[in-house]
Amino acid sequence: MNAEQPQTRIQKKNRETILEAALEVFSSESFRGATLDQIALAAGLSKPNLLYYFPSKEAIYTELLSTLLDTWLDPLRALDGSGDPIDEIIGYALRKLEMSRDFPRESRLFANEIVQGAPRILDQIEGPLRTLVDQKADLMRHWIAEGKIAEIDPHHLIFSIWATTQHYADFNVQVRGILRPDGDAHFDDAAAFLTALFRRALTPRPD
Amino acid sequence: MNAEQPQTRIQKKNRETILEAALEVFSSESFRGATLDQIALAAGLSKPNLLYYFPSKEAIYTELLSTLLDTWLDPLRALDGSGDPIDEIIGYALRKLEMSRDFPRESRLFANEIVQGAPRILDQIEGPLRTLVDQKADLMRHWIAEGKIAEIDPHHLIFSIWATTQHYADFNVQVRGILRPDGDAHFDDAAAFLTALFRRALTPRPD
Amino acid sequence: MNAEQPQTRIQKKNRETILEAALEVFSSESFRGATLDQIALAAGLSKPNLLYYFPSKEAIYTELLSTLLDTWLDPLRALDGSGDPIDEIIGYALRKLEMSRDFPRESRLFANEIVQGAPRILDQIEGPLRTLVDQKADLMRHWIAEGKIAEIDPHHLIFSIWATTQHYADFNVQVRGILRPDGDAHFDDAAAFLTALFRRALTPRPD
Amino acid sequence: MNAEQPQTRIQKKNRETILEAALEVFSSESFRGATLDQIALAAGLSKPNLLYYFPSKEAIYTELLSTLLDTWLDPLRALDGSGDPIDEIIGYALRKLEMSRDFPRESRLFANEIVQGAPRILDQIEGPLRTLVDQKADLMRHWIAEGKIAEIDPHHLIFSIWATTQHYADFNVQVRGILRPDGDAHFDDAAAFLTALFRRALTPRPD
DNA sequence: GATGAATGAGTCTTCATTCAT
DNA sequence: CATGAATGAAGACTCATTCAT
Repeated sequence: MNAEQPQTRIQKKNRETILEAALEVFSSESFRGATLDQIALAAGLSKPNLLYYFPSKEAIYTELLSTLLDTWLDPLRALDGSGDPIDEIIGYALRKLEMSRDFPRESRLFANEIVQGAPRILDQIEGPLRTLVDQKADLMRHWIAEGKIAEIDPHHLIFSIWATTQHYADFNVQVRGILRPDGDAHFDDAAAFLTALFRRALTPRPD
Repeated sequence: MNAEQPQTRIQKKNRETILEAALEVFSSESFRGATLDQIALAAGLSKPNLLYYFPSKEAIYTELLSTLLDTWLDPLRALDGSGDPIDEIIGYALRKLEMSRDFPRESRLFANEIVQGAPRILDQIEGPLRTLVDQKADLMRHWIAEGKIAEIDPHHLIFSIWATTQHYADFNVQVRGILRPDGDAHFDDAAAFLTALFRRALTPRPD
Repeated sequence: MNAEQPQTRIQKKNRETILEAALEVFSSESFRGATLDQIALAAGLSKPNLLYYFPSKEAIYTELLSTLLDTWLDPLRALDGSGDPIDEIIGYALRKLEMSRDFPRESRLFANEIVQGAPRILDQIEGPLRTLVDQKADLMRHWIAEGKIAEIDPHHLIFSIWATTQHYADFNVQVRGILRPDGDAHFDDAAAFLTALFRRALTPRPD
Repeated sequence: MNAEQPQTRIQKKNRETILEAALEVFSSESFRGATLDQIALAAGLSKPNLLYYFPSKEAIYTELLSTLLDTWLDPLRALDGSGDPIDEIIGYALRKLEMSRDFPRESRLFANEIVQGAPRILDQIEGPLRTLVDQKADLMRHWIAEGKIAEIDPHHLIFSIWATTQHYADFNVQVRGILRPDGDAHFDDAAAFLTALFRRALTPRPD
């Protein structure tokens, strides 16, 4: 999806520096709100030098999005039929929660993009992401049919996992404003809560 | 919270027109991304006329935020001890879900603001909102003590309700990109899903 | 081809001021070479104010071209069968020469544009201009058939009139560098020369 | 006119490559419009390498102009008293016409420069060129005195030859837009036309 | 000789805000 | 009340030129 040409060491390093700085800036300001000056400052490079490595502000942003999107979906891809279904799903939720703790900027980058209508990754959503989600929903439907998990709408289950976990990254300031936690301490409580929430939701009941 | 002077009918109407237009624009573009031109166009007024009613772009935005925040929290305020605890909580979730369906712009306005660090409503969050949430958490802790709902962290429960319901407004394009729903049809499924999710989570179990 | 909206007096005046300044600048610097700063300075307006009246530098330039092109071709349109053919053609040449003397900037504006490949008026050339020229060439062919002017290629005759007359505007500095004329004195010599040149070329001979 | 240092073969070749590329670019974009990137691309060299061979963009341009100006005037220098005066002059015109066909970029390079006020070759025009033209005008005046050509203003005759012949290079797109010729076919018609035009203009008449 | 890297000085354009009427 | 006119400040992007290797 990018950068075919061979790169020198300096190029590689500077491109990474720029993308790191861009992540910092774009995740807290939206695309329109971010300025090249901010990114240049964060990267410790001059503004024209930024544009020596990337053709435009837009190019930096889309490169960032497409680079991250791929790894962003890895946890969902890893969800498969190899283990206990309930453990698998809860494990997925906990992995997502860890990502909200460890990579909140990435989460907010996508949140910003999607809240504003996903003008630059709608294709990715309607294509690859949709396909992936449908696949995993099918897998869950199998589990339901086999009686291994409760009967529950798989798509909305996935949405609820995304929503509840990413909330701790995207609405970070709100969570902190209310809980006033000590560092990341509240993430353990969140993990316990989500584990309980989804275990109860997924455990089949005799009726 | 504002506008102390007496207002003529025209003034009142125009202020409302402007705020409605501002909601439209600010909710899909962030504060920095929105322009007075867009708002003026949406309001059908001239740009200087906007600034006759509000001192600045910032003033329009903050007025909008504070006006809406109040009504935005009404459903939570309405949560009280008068009914069956589980029904109360699920009712709250469903009311929030309705708001995501009927007032998605308001939801996205706050989402944008908070994702970007809530630079203009942090005070509201750390003050009134925090107090309100703590109150309701106390209420829930009572219910838990009385054995009326399962033992579950009240704060994270509230977060999970916010997250799962607002998701349908804030991440609207993603939900639609994946489900390709017919109009708002998927909201019924979401309601059923969330009802089940929270009922199971809240129903006390014998151990 | 432009400006449909009603204009206030100030708008009209300022648009004209800008176009006049733009003519001054674009005729001596090419499109790329001209800057909005130069035009703004020449117009006595601020740079953003220029862009209040015209959406872009390009818009100023194309408005100028299309406004002028029309009147620029008037002399050729006026060439008709009403008078003595030879007098008509020589009259046309002399009128063009006058225009080179009185409106050299307009001539150079088109010269610049065409020398650089006419990127913005090629359509006008291949459409309306071509049609007009073909019409007048037909008229001349009639005159030839009637024995009223010598047998000569009408298209190349028109080219030679354009070339010899516009030369005094477009290559003005060269002409002046060589002749070192007193003011516009050399235009009379040019008129006499061209009159003789074309009279001899057009007068039918007995063979 | 430049380059005093001894040059290696590579240097010579590269300088020529650069000048050839510069001719290509400068003749269709004006000085300001052309970029070193375009020239570097056309030359197949890196931008800094260009500036290894020439001190600046300006230096490339002026070198090009002065190198070409010399050979550009050769046809006029060749005009002398050795043959039949009318044939000499017509021959000169036809040679100029050939140059417009075979070296249109050189013609447009000078056209661009002169239309824009000849900021870089005014000295050449007012010095050597003026002297040369005056010389040839004297020669023609001799011919007129001897009754060998018609009484006609020599300077304006020279201008008209330049104008009519260079027109086919400088206004190439216009000529082609109107005639829609097959390749260079129209140059033969132009040659015939100009031969007739100048023969009639120059042939002495009995009155 | 050659080139990747870097930048200061522009250049067009946008936009919130002010002014005058 | 309302708006046409105007602008300072900022922002994205360009480009000739320099530097270091």
